[in-house]
Amino acid sequence: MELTERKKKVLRSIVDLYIHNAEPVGSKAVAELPDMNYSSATIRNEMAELTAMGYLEQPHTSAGRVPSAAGYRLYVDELMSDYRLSLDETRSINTAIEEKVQQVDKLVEKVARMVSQATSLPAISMASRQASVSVKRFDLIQAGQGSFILVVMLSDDEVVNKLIKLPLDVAEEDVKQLMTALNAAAVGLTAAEYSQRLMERVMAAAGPAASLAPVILEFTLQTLRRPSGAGMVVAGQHRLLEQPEYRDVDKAQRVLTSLDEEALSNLPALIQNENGTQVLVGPENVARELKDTSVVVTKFDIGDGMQGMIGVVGPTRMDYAKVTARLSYFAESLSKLFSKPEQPQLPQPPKEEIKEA
Amino acid sequence: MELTERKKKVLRSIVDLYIHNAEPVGSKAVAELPDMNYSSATIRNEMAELTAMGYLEQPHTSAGRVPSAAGYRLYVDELMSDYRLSLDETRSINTAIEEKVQQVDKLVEKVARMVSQATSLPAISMASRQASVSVKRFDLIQAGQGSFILVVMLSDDEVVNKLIKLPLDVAEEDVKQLMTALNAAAVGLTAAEYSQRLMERVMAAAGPAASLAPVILEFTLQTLRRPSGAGMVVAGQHRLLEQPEYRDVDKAQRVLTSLDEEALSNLPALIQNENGTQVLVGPENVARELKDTSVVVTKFDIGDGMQGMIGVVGPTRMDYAKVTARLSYFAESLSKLFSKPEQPQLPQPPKEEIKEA
DNA sequence: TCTTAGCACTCCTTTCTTCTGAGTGCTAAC
DNA sequence: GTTAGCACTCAGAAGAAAGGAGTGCTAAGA
Repeated sequence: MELTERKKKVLRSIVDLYIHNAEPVGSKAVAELPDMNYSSATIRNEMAELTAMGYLEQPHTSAGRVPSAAGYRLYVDELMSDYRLSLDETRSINTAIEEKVQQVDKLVEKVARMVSQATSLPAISMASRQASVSVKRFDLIQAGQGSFILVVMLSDDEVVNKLIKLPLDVAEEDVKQLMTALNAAAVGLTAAEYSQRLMERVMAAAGPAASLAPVILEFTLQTLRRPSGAGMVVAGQHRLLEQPEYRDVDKAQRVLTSLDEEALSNLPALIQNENGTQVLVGPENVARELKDTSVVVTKFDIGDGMQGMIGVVGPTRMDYAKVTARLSYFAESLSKLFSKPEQPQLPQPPKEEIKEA
Repeated sequence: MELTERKKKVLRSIVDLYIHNAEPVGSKAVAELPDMNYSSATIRNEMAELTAMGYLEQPHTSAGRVPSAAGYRLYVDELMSDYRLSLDETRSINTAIEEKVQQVDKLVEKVARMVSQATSLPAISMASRQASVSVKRFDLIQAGQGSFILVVMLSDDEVVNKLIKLPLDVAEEDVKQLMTALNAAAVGLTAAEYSQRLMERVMAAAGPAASLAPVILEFTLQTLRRPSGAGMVVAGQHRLLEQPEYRDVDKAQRVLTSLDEEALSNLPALIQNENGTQVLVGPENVARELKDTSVVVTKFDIGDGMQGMIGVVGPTRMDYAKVTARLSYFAESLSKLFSKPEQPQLPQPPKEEIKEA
């Protein structure tokens, strides 16, 4: 059986209708569409064949048709018409991004919230540090008796710090010696290259303040190992309950629970090599618990070896065109935001104001 | 009408039963309780009076009784028996806390997850910086051409940093001068005390690197103003759906949505002056949307002016005894954890190991 | 005076039945 | 190749009946 143009048109119409009404689509509804110049009987025949071909399913004999996973797949890959974001939409996404992204460490969470709001679906977001990240420099600030601030700058320009309190009294030159040792031995190493050997080397060269070294190295290793940001963040879970397919609490619970348990944690690996926006329809999904849901994800660049990922989770019947459009736009805007050299984005008091005060 | 001992006993039994079965309690069920030496008819009379007094409610004529908000209130305040944590419970809470709390900035989120898991309910958690917090010291590390790491240590010992990139070439002594100016002028000031005057003063004394000052001060002010941590975090939302009262998706959605929208954001203010664990039963609640749910919250100390808050949200029919017990234990353990001077909690490689390697 | 057995009554819940109508597949005519 | 017509299917709504948990009240017993 061949997938004629007319069949495709019928299929597209059915998916479109189903996406918007969440109810099985009958031949009559399709036949009545403005640009469908065939009778319901003709459509019926086409639908029967589309069903035989596996693109449609019938909940029961006397119901209309519903797209199958294969149907959605075809729809996403070939049939769906581009959704053009309205000016309002782009504008609201832009202001959302510009208003909210000021603190980089909260970025991931905020992005998730924004995406969820923009799509009316639960959203996921994460930023991952690449395995190639290493330490660019160590600094240790002595901040009082037995109190030290460790500042580690990574090769991706993220800066992390840790307050270390140890009942330890070291002179300034001891701190310097330790730093020299650290910066000599441990800079440029990726997590994989940390070893006991390194520890030994640092300990040997560190001098009087050596007892700080294990704490510092352990912290650094942990930092390098863990993905930056808060790992994966999920936001707007409650929006799942707006979807008619999740009026069934058990279904909803299964999905929400698996989201909470990071069922999607292998998503990044999966999409690593893909480019652009990815759509995972139901059964194609990473986690078995999500086989009745679809996931749409896309990546964005944070610059310098950092990558971000945003996505949404929703019923297989989701408005793929709209969701992918919004998601892609989000990703582009974020990438753009990060590609500009970081401005002092803060409302910098202009000089005049200062003179006035 | 007087609230006799027997009435209290009946009320307690009813609340206990209702908490565990989530179904209206009939006189027979109460009468059959082991230490209830009265017939169902007697209980029936008591129940009728408890209803008249407002402690019980009747969903409909031929149903059993359900506690009213006033009934829960009385139960929580006077009737419920202490729940003794089992050794297993305390142990699992302890290991959870010790394993997970290593990174202070992720603390809030992790605590929320732990609490949610320990109580099988959605949990909230937040840490707030007191208004009295000020800056203890500024440090600026020059990290390459036009690249500076600002490190700000607050009076509550939290350390925050920011990478500043400005096309600016300054000598080391210029940085020193700026830091001297900052540490002279802006240390010890609370957010409220920041002013244009301060800015002027710093600018005047800052020397060649003065153009960094506005960025630094703006960032500092923002830091002082915002509550530390991620504001309020909600975790384990999906657990709400386990509760039979939220089989109704609309109900569940209302609650989850309001949680997401920080309907509880004025909780901290509300409990500020209270001590110990607080129970807010249904209508007593902060947010109108939560009038059918109860909130149990408690505070813990992070030390040095920081306070944490943890709580759970659940149906008015929740196991108050168990929940408050676990929550209190959590709070205590966390307070204890923070009151000890910070140990290098990290699995410090003992010296022998190093020699072996 | 307090307690309890007994009983009529209420009304929610469950189960069964019937009915309705949307949608189908097939056939025959255009 | 397309379409009108028609018998057929079947989920879901609507209605009716039965079941049963629980009540309030009364009157008898301790």
